[in-house]
Amino acid sequence: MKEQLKEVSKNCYTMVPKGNNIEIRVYLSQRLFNEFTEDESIFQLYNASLLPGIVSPVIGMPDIHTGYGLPIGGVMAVRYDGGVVSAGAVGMDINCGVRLMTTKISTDEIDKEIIGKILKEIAKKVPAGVGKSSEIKEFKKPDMESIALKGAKYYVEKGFGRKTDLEATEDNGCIEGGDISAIPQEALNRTDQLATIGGGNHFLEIGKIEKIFDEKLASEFGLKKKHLYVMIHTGSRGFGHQICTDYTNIMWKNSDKNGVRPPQKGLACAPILSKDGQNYLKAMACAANYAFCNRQLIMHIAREAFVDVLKKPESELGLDLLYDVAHNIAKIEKHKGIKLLVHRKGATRALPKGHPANPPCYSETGHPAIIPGSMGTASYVVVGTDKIEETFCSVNHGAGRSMSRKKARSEFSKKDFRKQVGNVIVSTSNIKSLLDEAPLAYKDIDEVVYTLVEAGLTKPVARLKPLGVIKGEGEEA
DNA sequence: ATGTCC
Repeated sequence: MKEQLKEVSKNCYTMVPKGNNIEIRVYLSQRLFNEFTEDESIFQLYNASLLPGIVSPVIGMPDIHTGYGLPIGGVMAVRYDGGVVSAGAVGMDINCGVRLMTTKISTDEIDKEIIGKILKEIAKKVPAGVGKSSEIKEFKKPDMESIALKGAKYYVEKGFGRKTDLEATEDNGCIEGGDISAIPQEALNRTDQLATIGGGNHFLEIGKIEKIFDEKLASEFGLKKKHLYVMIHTGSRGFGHQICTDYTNIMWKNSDKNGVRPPQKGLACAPILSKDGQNYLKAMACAANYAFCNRQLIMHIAREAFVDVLKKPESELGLDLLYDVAHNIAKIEKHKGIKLLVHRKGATRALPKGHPANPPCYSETGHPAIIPGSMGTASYVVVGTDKIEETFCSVNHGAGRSMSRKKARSEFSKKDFRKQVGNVIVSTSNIKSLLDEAPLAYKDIDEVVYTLVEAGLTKPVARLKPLGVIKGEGEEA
């Protein structure tokens, strides 16, 4: 399908399939287009365009790659009235997202050994890796009703954080409408993973702010060159995964009853206003709020570790939450004057300045969109420009894989891995289990970020360079 | 991404 894509403006490729007025659009630089082999992902965008109530265009971000149903790096907007919601188009890891903390700690006053110590201290309390559950009793059997209704606020009120953290979290850390009666039993059995990182590309990272692109925005965000930052990338763990699995099954089974015919199971869906649709949104809100709590708790534990190791009060260290933003979620939003449900799967919301849904502290700047790169390379903070409405206010969510996990594991040796991550401290000695996370298994983060910058959609604020990272062990073979 | 096939 790649041959059918035509570049209509800088880095913006589109096609409008016959018999369907919905535009398929993907943002790629010249280099990313030349290297593009993910034909299947374009076909997935096309399949999504066939669903009822879709609003043109269906969009692929520069980090697009084939997923289950909708590709990762996909944006699918649907009319709230008459449209459908698809669990697969939100993704398995509901409210997978990133939070970024700034600090008052300059890298001049800290050495590698200290960073290793802090990471070790955090790792003692925050398990990482597939299947890991919390070892802290309080988090093993959480009050799901409170989490569903209050989100991150529930734990902030219990002392795990500051009130100001909520103002710096998307939707104040709470998606409304959470209702535990909509959670299937199987998922209710998987709520013991709060304060855990998980596997795959999830991580906790300490790094330094390497480069500032926009002095004014950076200073408003409190991003100072050479200062340390802490980034947390994780989601709703097995809980969200189970909700996606269960509702995909429910929606698929009830396709005829609900009068929808998704082209494949990964796009199983139900009318937004149907019982199945509403129940999914209630359960999705619960998983999203669980993920906000997960990142809130990990952040709190990280703050404690900094205080313990550096023996300074928290106020002296900063450790302020810059922002927490989801990149796997469906949200009710108004675009072009229409009430829509915007599915972002591996895509980050980036509201421009002046947008009413911005948190008050970012109304004059637009909120920071946090784009994590692969381990060992770099991450970015960007903001959406006044053109960002073109993508329903969405940007990419990371570098995007350039190689399957399987291929990366067969391609790279432990030595290759060490070389690729360079000086970055890695929490585990089991490097073999991290080969699929090697930097070269991902696209070039600079290229991916600049694709949208050149398209006029984003403005880079800062480039962040990792110094040390906690990663969960994955598969070895 | 994921108790990577209860």
